Amino acid sequence: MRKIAESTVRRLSMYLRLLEEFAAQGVGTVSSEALASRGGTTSAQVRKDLSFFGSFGKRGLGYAVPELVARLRDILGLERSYRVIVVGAGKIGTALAQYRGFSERGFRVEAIYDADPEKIGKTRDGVVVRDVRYLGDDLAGGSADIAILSTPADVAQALAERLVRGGVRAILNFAPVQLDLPPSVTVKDVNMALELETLSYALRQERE
Amino acid sequence: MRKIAESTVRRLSMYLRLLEEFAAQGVGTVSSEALASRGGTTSAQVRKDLSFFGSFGKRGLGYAVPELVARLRDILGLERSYRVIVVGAGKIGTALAQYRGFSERGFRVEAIYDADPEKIGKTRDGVVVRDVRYLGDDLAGGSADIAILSTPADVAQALAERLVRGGVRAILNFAPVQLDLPPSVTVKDVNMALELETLSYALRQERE
DNA sequence: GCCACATTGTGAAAGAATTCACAATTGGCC
DNA sequence: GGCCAATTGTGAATTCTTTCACAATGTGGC
Repeated sequence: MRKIAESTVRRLSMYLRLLEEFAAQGVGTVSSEALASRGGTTSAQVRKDLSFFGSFGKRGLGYAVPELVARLRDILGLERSYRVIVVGAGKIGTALAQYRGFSERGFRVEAIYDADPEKIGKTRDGVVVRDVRYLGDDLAGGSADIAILSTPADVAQALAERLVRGGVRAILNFAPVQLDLPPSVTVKDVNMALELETLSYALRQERE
Repeated sequence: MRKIAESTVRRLSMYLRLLEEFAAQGVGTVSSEALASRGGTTSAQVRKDLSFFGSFGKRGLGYAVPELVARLRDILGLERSYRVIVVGAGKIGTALAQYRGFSERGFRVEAIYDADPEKIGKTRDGVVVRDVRYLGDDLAGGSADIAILSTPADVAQALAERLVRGGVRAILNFAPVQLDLPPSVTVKDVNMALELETLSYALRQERE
């Protein structure tokens, strides 16, 4: 499979969400133009994105919604569920651990880790907060697939290395630090302050 | 000013964070290569990004850290502070309202709004949760600059329109829905499930 | 069966972003 | 003061992404 751009993958994920909405409304067929206008892109973009993976539509008619949902779920790797652990039981980590949007899509949060003795042992929405010292040791039945790293920046690198040694292969990194890990590990950085700064930049532009 | 790519703005924001780290360590001068290696990009990219706004470096030497910090803060519009309101006092909204990374950068959360009578009137880290019915009416001393929209998808569009009528000019949108607003409003979408799905895609690729 | 219409799939073109590569400087050393 | 080493700033080249535009279908009606 040739390399697919991240922007393309992000749009596929968006198309999937839109298609599920269409499906819930009982719509059986959808055109690239309908997907595009709902998703804020162009019909050519939709068709090009899908064409990297095959031809799923019918000319003159559009795409069969349930079929395309299934194909996209397969392409995105969502036909299976994923074991997720959250490292850092702060406000953000806790909120994410309980976020229903994850479980709805097959991302199962199986453990939360923290270093604070006050938090260890307490339950967060049915998931116990474990001592970060045992990170990697005590995941019953093997490792998690994905870790959500929501710790202070200064401990993020060391914890990320522990995660990787423990078998985690993908990390959603909320710590504002560039993680240095083997290229076999996929890291996706999320930085809320940076997002606000792009807004600040836009407002700044308006002013002049 | 010619149009600057969003990717460039995001990198500028990252450079600023790195430069502040350098400054805190007492480093007075930094090369594009040093910034690049810490930030996971290339020195040519750093220089090109900065060159859109002027030439701030000294050949043979690099960039004066405090000076470049000041320039980047100015470029990104961070020399002033911003009034922020959070709409939706769920887990994510509440966590963001209290996130220290915002206040540290001059984003001041001044109000939280929710529709739940259970939440209205309660205090979250010094900020009272207000009734969303009064959104737009009761911000003393004028409107907020930026809104963080962390509500369910089905009410997001209507609330966004209220925000815009109330004078908000930028929205950080956590609701998984494409907002349809006048182009004068800057919207930045954040979708955690989508981020996990890009990781899922990457893991899926590994498997074949 | 055939026509009119809608819509896909996709090469080619255009546009945007990144990387290359090197002349132009600057500072430091002797 | 002159030379060496380091590093910027930036056009040109390259690579990547999006858009265009149209031939190639399918569908539904009659």
